[in-house]
Amino acid sequence: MPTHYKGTKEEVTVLNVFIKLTRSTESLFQYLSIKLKRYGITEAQFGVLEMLYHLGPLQQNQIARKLLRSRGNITFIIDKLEKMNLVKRVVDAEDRRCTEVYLTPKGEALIKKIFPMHLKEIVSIFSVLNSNEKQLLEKICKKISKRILTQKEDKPQ
Amino acid sequence: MPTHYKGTKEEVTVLNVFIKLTRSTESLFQYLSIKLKRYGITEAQFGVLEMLYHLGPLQQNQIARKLLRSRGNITFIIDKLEKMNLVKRVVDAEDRRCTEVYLTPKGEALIKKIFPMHLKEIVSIFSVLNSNEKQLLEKICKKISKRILTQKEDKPQ
DNA sequence: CTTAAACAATTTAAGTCTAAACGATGCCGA
DNA sequence: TCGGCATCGTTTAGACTTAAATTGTTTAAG
Repeated sequence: MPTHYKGTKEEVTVLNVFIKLTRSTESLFQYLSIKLKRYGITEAQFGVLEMLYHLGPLQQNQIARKLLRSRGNITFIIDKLEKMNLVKRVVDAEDRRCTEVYLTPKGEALIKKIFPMHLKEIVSIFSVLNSNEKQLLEKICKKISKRILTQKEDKPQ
Repeated sequence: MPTHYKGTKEEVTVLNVFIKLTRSTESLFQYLSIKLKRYGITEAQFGVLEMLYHLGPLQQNQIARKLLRSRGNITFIIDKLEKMNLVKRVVDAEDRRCTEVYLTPKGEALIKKIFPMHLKEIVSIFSVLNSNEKQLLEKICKKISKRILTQKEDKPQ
């Protein structure tokens, strides 16, 4: 369902790409989120567990920066994970303002089990792309990310 | 920041593409959402106004389907827009279960003003892509959307 | 020292979203 | 015609998110 907007050729093209990108990523994330719900966790919770699993213990502010979420939100997510005994908080002895977040054995067991299944879903979806397309998509995404950063710097706030 | 996951080459490749896609689209939507906030509306509200502007009056359930949102959420969004006098609800005389949503003159004036500015932001971001890349991105997104649909049908719920 | 500024995490208030249940309406076969 | 089923919009409860204010800690300047 392309746009009905009448503008320059360039505008119409961009708008169509943008709409396709929006639709496809939204349905992708909705789809994956439904799959994760089976295991009793949300996408955000999975994101934290996966990060701790592959990068090791992290401070909350590091997690916030990496996941593009507010610190308040990370507090909320870690609260939930801690209640489920999947992670534990340890106050940093060096700098008592910071808390390090660790996977518990239960948390590690869970992410160890879930991650491969989740990855399988993603691989299955991306299997419609040939290796050239995957490579190009990665390149395009990098360009867009970079562009947004410079755009932000140009006219901040 | 690529993944630290050790798996097959295929898995590592897909995971990297997926991460890049996630990061870039999230920062894209966050960026655009901040821009819209200047005009006192949210992305979701903009989506409804833009849809009505380009497609004409629509029923709430049509809007829900097109925007991939729940019907309850559309009720919520239309409530807000109606309070701001940007849209009005009219019960369908043919089928009194349905309500048609119309832009008010004020709503039309607003979207008429905002849309070109918003489009300019999007065009500016996508200007880092050459026309071949834009074309490819659109093709790739279509493929992914289609893949998700068939995936859903295969193992529903 | 002491105090001000910077920073980490938490709390709070407000907003947005979904799923599920509900009431009203329309459709259709018996 | 009537009774059951489907569909529409709304309501509700609960989850998630951010921004801003708050608390506690560190750092650095006087």
